[in-house]
Amino acid sequence: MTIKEVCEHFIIPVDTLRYYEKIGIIPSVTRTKGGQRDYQEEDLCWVKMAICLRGAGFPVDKLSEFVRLSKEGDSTIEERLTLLTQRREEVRREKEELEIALSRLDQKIAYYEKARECGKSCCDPAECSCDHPVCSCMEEKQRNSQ
Amino acid sequence: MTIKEVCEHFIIPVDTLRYYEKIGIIPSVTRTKGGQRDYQEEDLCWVKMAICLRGAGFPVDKLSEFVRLSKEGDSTIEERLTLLTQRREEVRREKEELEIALSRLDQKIAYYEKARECGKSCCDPAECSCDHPVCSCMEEKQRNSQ
DNA sequence: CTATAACATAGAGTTGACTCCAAGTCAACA
DNA sequence: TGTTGACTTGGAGTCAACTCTATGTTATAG
Repeated sequence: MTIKEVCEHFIIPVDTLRYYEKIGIIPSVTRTKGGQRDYQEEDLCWVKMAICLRGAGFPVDKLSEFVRLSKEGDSTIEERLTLLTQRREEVRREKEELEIALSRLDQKIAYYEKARECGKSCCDPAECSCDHPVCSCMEEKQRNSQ
Repeated sequence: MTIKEVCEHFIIPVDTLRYYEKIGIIPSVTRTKGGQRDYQEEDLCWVKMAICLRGAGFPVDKLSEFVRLSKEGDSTIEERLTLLTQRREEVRREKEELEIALSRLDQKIAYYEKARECGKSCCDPAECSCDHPVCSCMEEKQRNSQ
């Protein structure tokens, strides 16, 4: 399989695939006599793994570490597991942060929807329109209006 | 309030605050005769808003647009609402992506935990250890072993 | 009055993950 | 055999969001 075919299959730019090989996320791919890449089954498996783990947000340096360990064999299973669980923790934390972001946005949107109805902001954003914990003026206004 | 005090209060680097002002995320801050920043209540409100929305993942260019609109007044409430809801949609999509990433990691970790018990990988990761949809060899092996 | 700390600016450097470019080589077909 | 088109490489460029550096000014404590 040529690089173009592989990239079409995985819907990934050609440059990216070469870059992954350059930095060791994909081990050296089989070549033709002429020096062009000719992906075999095994090469494709490494490509799949790289795409999978990058898609799970693995940074490239950790990923090339993971690949290095994978090539070393079964003695590194524990270390690879560690990398995976570390990443899982990170993802969980990122998810929590997004949830916080979402609730801030929800609050702010709710505020603006109310403002739209009034035709004017009930609390001028130039003065303060932040629902961030450190910014309490909006909450104060809301408390006062209750 | 000096820049240092503000930064200590919000737990943010001094350079970042100056940078925010430079790119217009924070409108020009009140200065002393000597030209040094002396944050007033209103300045602090803009700082709060910037930190809040950056924390919600707003990119700086959208944020400076948001600030520009905020300064323009109530006639821009609709536009600001659009920016906020757009960002909310992005955050929702990002959250979904993280959920997919998490399930991939869970699968991969489960696989490695099994491998650790066996003392060897049941399916050599060098050959293929990816649970990505496009990679079915692991699933095949599992089906075969049932 | 002076030493020192904190401040100011413009602009350069950093980071991660690509993405593009130039200049050359290989492959397929008429 | 020639001419496309796809491939090769090393290295430069890009992007966002800072972060740092150099050089100079202001404020404050002794």
